This record gives sequence, C-alpha cells and structure tokens, in this order.
Amino acid sequence: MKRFSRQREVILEILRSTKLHPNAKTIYEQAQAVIPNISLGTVYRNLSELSLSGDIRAFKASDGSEHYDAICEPHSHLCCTACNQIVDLDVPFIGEFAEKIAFHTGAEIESYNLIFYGKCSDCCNSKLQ
Amino acid sequence: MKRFSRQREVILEILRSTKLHPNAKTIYEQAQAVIPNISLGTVYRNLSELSLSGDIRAFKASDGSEHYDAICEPHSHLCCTACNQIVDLDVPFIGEFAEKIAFHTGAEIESYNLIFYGKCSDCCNSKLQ
DNA sequence: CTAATAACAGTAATCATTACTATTAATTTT
DNA sequence: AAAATTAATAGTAATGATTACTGTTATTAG
Repeated sequence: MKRFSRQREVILEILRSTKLHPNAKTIYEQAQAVIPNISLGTVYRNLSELSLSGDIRAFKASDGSEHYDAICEPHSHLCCTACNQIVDLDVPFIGEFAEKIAFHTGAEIESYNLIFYGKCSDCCNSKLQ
Repeated sequence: MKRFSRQREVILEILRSTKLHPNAKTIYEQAQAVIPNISLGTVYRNLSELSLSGDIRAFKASDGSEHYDAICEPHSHLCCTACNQIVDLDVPFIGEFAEKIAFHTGAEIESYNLIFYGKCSDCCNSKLQ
C-alpha cells in the first residue's frame, strides 16, 4: 500500500508553490532547506511516482533535464532564449490542432510534447525600452 | 577554414540514406562498418556541426537521446508506441499554427519542438486485421 | 505494541554527451 | 611537389542526469 511520507509532501508542496518549472536538482536543493539530509534519489523516485499518478507533469527542456509542473491542465511551454526561464503558454487551440493532424496523417495520437523557443512576452516588452 | 573529411562524408551519407531517424550511437555503429576505427566523439562532433550548418536536423526523442534527420523541410515526428519507430508526419499547417500562437501569447517564437506519441498509420492498419 | 514492509539515505553504476590531448591528414604556401 | 599550417581525428577521461542497489528507518495494519 502507498504510504504518505514527509519527503513526498515537501516535494509536492515545492512544486505547487512555484511557476518556474524546476528540474530535479533544483527541487532537491529547495527540499534540503526543509529536510537537510533528504536524498537526491528520493527526489527522483517521488517525482516519477507523482508523474505516474498524474499529480504532476514532466517535460524535457532545452537544457536536457526533465522539468516538472504541478499544473496538469494541458498547456505548452516556452523556453525563453533571453531570460532562460520556462514560462507557460496558453494555447487554446492545441487540442483541435492535434485532431487535425491525426485526421490528416492517419495516425492515432495519444499525446504530444510541444516546446517553443523564443522570447517571452516580458523580454519582448523590455527590449523595446 | 572548414575541411572536408571522409568521416563527415560517411556520417552525412548514412543519414541521407535512411528514414529511421537514428541517434548518435546507431550512426556510430553504422559508420564503424565503413571506417572501423572511427571515434564516437567524431560522430558527435560532426553531428553537431552538421546541425549547426543546417545540413541535418536534430530532435530529442522519448528515449532521452538526440535523434537526427537529413530531411530539413519542416515536419513533425511521431514516436510510435507500438513499433517504437520514429516516423515522419506531414503537417502542412504547422507554420500557420506557430504564427497563431505567437500572436495569441505575445511571445516571439524562434523555433519549436513538437513530437507526437501514439500509433503510426501502419500499426493502426495492422491492428484492424 | 509489534510485525510487515513502503520509503528512505547514501552510494555505486549507467548512459548520453562533452572535454582534452597527442596525432593525423587536408589544404595552403613556398 | 615538399614543407608548413592547422582543422579534424582517435582514444580516453570527465561530466551531468538519472537509475539501481543495500542496509536502515518509519509508517501503517493488525
């Protein structure tokens, strides 16, 4: 049976209180502030279990590492090439787009991974000044 | 000045003669059949140079490794969850889609990485029999 | 309270990729 | 064509993310 550990609770709380889509190493460092001797392996294990249970989402970012997000509603990500942050992109027509592709190609699409690279709206605006 | 080495020629030829989107390790093994003592580092270096010069395209697949494609025209990929192959998806409206997103979000999109997961048309058809 | 066993900490191993170094070979210059 | 220059190479070591292993801890059922 699944047990509820303090470690898992802390990891989930860290993810729920940020919009910065951290990776395992960053989550590990933040968790150490609460549980000083927490193990990196514990962070990885809990992140995969939480992904598996659907409590969080994972996606591979441009730095090559897996990043995590507690917001599970479908949306896309933009890796900003100026500030290097990963920001959420609200893409209301992505479902419709996937359907169109499935119809066009004859494939049966189960999921997709869409990441954009470019300048986020904040960096676009600050460049103008 | 850039020099034309046999190693680079072989690597490029391997990529141009397949539709299977191999990764560095697979390309390395195939290159060894032609140049037995070719170095894995040489394969990696040439693959990044060819990507940089625009002769090939790279994308990160579900197995965590970078895969390569000599077809540079914009198209998407489907990782088939049945046969595990990476197949090309002809997606004629993808540029239009990216523009729509840029307009909607206020971001300045430079590039994107879109990978679908599901069953390719071949596997969909064979399932019906 | 005690037994059973998830989950843990700590560490070693793996895998993809990059970095380093002395050597080789493609191109330029003489 | 031979010598000089230096990109590119082979081979190996190092890195970084992630997974596997092992003995210990702590959560939960009885």
